[in-house]
Amino acid sequence: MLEYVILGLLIEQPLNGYEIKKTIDSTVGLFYKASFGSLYPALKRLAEKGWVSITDTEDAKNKKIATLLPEGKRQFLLWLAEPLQLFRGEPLLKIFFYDYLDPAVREEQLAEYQFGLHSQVKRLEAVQNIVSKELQGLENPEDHYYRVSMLNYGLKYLNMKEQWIRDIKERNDLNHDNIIE
Amino acid sequence: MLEYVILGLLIEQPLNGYEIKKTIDSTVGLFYKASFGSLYPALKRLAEKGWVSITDTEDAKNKKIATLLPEGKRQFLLWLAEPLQLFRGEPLLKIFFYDYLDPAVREEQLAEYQFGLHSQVKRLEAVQNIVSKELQGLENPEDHYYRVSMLNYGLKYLNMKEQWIRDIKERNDLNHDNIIE
DNA sequence: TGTCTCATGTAAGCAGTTACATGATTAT
DNA sequence: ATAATCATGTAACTGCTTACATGAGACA
Repeated sequence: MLEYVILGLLIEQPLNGYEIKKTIDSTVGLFYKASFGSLYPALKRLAEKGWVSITDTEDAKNKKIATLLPEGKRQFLLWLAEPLQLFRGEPLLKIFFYDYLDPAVREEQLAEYQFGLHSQVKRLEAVQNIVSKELQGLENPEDHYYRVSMLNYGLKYLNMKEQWIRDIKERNDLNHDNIIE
Repeated sequence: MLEYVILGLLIEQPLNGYEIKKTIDSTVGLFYKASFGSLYPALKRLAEKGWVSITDTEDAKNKKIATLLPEGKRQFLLWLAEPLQLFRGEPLLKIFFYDYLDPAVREEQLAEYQFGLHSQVKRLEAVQNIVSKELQGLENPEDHYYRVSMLNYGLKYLNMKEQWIRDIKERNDLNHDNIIE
């Protein structure tokens, strides 16, 4: 995963390890973390595979710069075009790079993702239904307040994601009119 | 982490490994995954530490049932009372068990979590401000549509979390009036 | 002069997954 | 009978984190 994030960031411009870390933190940092302990070995692996080239710089002694090689870009685009897996932060991470993806493929993947989200919502709503009925049969429903709140959280979360995908598809997002809260 | 989730689930009733897995999937499954390959060893470790007892059942041959021991409950409550770490799914996981936590501690932890969320929102808003200004200086802002969308996603996500915490604090959540969407 | 940020890297360890292996029980 | 689900477990591996070690450059 990390390897592909690095490749994606190097499309815009060559970067050194430290800059890659900073860029990750300040962009996808909210849902993807990278530590130096995983970053530098990943860079090394990418260099060994011939996907990036790592060269010394003149401006500072112990500073190396990573440049994306054609094979690296090819591999990145292959990864990007793969269907979105519904689990983990992976979908978000890929969508971050969607400006590089062919619009037709991208539209299809988003539609599929949306469908998956929707069925998750339906499933959770069913659970919520069962739970709220069970709750009525209990003498002290307040004792399960936080458990139920987590269910509500799940639904809010999925609904927000669905809304966000809808906005994306309609390209309503570039101007931030919809962040009224 | 998994060990504490197991302990938390065993408070209500003794369960076998398979049931624990099912319970995790159907409750916190949205933001926490457990596989058998991690679950059974975790159960074993808990037994070795004397936090749960694992005994055979009569109803089925190869079926064992895990029961929470007093020390296990004590350790679980210690973990639960620790401050919420802002990263990963940990906060959500703990809040799921908040019905077991002392209300005073719980109120304090939630307030702290809320504060952390708020400063994250402020930071992201600052980034968004910078980015939208940078975007105006570019000839083709549409080429960065998805990158910007991720920023908006981040803000939507954090705002939703903030709203959810506010709802929780006001105990508005038990009846689902707020799930209009 | 000292401290902060920049900069690269290694080694030990941890928490988890994936794949495998096995077998009992239940429902059709 | 046979398929699906229930049920437990191990071993190899993966992808990461934490802690450590080192040192250059900027700035006060």
